[in-house]
Amino acid sequence: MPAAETTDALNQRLADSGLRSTPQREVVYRVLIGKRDHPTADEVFARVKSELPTISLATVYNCLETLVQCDLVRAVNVERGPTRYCPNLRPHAHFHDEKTGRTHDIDLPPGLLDQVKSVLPPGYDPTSVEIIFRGKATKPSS
Amino acid sequence: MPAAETTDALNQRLADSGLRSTPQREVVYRVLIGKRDHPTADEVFARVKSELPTISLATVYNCLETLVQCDLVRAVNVERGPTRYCPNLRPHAHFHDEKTGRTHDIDLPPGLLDQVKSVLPPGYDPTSVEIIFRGKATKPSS
DNA sequence: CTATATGCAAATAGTTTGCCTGTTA
DNA sequence: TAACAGGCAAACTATTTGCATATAG
Repeated sequence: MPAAETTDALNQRLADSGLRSTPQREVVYRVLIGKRDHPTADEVFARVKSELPTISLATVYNCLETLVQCDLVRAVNVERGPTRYCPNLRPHAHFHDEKTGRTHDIDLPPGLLDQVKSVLPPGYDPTSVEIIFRGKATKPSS
Repeated sequence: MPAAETTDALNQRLADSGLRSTPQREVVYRVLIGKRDHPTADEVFARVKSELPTISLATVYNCLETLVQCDLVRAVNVERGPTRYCPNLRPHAHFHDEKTGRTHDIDLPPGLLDQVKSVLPPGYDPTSVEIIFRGKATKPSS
């Protein structure tokens, strides 16, 4: 995916929400897309600084929150501790490797989320479903 | 369930893990069992204090962590913010009502968790699966 | 031009730690 | 009577806020 394309997608979403395009938002988003290892705000901050040395941590928090509002990024809390950010828009679950502390994306087959939702009694109207596995991954990485 | 019974269960688990039975651990556990509304550590602290006025917040954190280690209680992070505690040992999911901020337990049919686990590619060995729904609940409560 | 976003520093919330004292088995 | 647990205060981490300045549309 060319850089221009993801930037266009971002600008589109920002415009749709009446928000402005800024260099900070663009770089934060590109950093997330570029390395999808579920970084914390601090980690995003470190990566963005190399490209935008004057950015502040507070701005990184603001940009991340903006991206979450635009539905371009999901905030993930697999464990107590800092929130992590995930730009994967496909329906997927998370596998938290308790050995390494890393979180892997697990693609879900079509229909699985609907199947899971079907366990809800009437009166519960879900807008989202999150599935988190925890355990050991013997797979190399992701 | 009589109080003595849950205390016995607690003492059993503590003994199994080589841990001691203390009044603080008992009261923290009984408070969780008594009102299963997924309280935060602070909320547990407030409830326990009425029975054990000299308990400290640090001890409440310690007791909760102990109960989690003994598998009598699950720590739950449905949203950014304080960890919440759940003494429900049945296989269940959580429904987080975004209107009220409350979390409801949703019992799961037998086999559902295995079915969900079956989406994992080889190499992923889960010890637990967590399912979190978010949305609106029109149901009265729980 | 002006509403919105950034940068900085201080404030806050949640949790953990160190250390000394008390209690349990 | 040891090893373990509790109490207290301070430290720490993650995040939010207030406010002055800069910038995008």
